[in-house]
Amino acid sequence: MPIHNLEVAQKFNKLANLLEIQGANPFRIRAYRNAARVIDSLSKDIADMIAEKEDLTELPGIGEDLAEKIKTIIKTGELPLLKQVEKRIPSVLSELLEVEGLGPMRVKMLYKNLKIKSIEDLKTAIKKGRVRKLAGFGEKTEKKILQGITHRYEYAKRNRLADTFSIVDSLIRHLKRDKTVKQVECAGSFRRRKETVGDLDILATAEDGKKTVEHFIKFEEIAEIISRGPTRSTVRLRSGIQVDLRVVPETSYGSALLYFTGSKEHNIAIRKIAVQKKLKINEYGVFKGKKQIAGKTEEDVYRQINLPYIAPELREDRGEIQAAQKKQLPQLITLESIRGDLHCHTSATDGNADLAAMAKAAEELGYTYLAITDHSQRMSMTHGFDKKAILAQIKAIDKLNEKMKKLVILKSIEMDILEDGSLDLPDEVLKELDLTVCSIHSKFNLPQKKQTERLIRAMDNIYFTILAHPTGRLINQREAYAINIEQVMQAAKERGCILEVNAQPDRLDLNDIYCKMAKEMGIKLAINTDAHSVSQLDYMKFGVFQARRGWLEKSDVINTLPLQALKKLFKR
DNA sequence: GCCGTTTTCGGCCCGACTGTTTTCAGTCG
Repeated sequence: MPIHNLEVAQKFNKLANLLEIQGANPFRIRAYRNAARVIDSLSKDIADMIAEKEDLTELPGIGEDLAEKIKTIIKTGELPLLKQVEKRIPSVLSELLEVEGLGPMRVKMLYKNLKIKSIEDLKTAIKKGRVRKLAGFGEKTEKKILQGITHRYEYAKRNRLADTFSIVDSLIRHLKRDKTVKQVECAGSFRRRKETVGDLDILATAEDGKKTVEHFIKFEEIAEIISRGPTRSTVRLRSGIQVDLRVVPETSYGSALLYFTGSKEHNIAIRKIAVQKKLKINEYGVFKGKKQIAGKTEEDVYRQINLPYIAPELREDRGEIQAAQKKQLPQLITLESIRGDLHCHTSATDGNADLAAMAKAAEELGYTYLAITDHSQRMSMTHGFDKKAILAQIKAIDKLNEKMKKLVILKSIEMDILEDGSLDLPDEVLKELDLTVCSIHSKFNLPQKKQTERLIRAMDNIYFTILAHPTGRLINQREAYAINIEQVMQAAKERGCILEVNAQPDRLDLNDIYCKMAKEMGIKLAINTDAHSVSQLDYMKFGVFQARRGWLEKSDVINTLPLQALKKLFKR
């Protein structure tokens, strides 16, 4: 049974939590958390790295000790130190740290004095009024903890990025109604375009922060005001989303934006560089001694530590700072460079607009090509195409293409990959198409080896062009099916197959880490909407966001090419 | 526990708000 990166990361995180409750050296705790994060965002299985005798201490934040611990976990599935610590601090205490308002000190107090181990214990103790009697606790703290327990279940899920766009829009419009507010922007993971967003972090500049906060808390969607001070406030909206507002003077806007955009890890890394240069960076600016020397724009702040501007999507401390120092940052792809969409459906199968409507909409977006990719026969519930139906659609497209002025409709199909890796329609039909978009819609639970072989065998077919939603995951709903992603990518590279970045808000598949991995392996990608309606063609921006987070440039993405160059790529 | 243009020891990012205190610890981002 192979041990996955996630499990190694979870063990380190748990150990960090327990050590924190125990009162260990905070920097040692940070080292474990940092290692967990680094391992979790690796594009490669750490077990494979060990098998290939790679030096784990080359990884940032991994030294001799942690490298040994990782090897032990991979070999035995256990972390002896964690077992040892669990003897003194029950493992379940880790879960108490997830409650809003509870940190390591309070969890320790609750355990030592009241023997509280679980959330259930905690609820009972609060009901009996025992918690408020502890030193440092009071009635209000008790109430807050109780609320934290409720919120833990209600608001545990992070929101899909696309779902937060309209909320952010109404928040910003509300703040702008206050005429003393000058600049407003939503920072945080929203600005980094992370596929899911937890809290919303709003930054504003104004002369009088107190007045701005007063205006902010009048926002009609607010359910609860959690805190309010002269420069910041935290509220919870009726939708459950927490919003943090921060107000700073204009001279600090850049450094505050940087700080509030994060990621936390990116901030720590750049503040460290500042310390080396005898400077201090905080949300108010860059300081030399007590004197502010920069802070109005993000560019100013980066310049002070000899770095070029780093796009928000890259700010994860996953190598962007090192790349910036070497002047090797990618020129990230933009929405404007997309020339067409290579995956969409019509009402002939499960879409809700017909061929002409989809083509017209794509033309209005300024596209020069659009591939129509209705389902194949295996997808019977969508009225998937058999041989006769696809030949009829080819005819219809030929006819419509004669009338189109600026747009060429490409003939294609979303071909089901069957359990044995064969394709759902014979080659004699596939050769009539410009390209194929192939994907898995059944048998998600095959063992990893079989699922990997299934995909590779499908790619053996010379009419296979694009692997659509390559991992099959659905955000907050379904895990990816088990495949060896490195082997699949290697096979795609050898056969000249393209991988998709599917822009549907609940797919965003490939994810950011796999995008970067594909790019590093020299594989080309296509960003497609998989639109089932005219309006869904606008999902393209979400695909581009994910691609940017995956360091993709225009040259990595095939649907930035002019039609002639694109067609050459389709020929294998 | 990691790390090194202050290099094998001694540092490790920085500040706001709340509640329980009566000057600050704890938590959060």
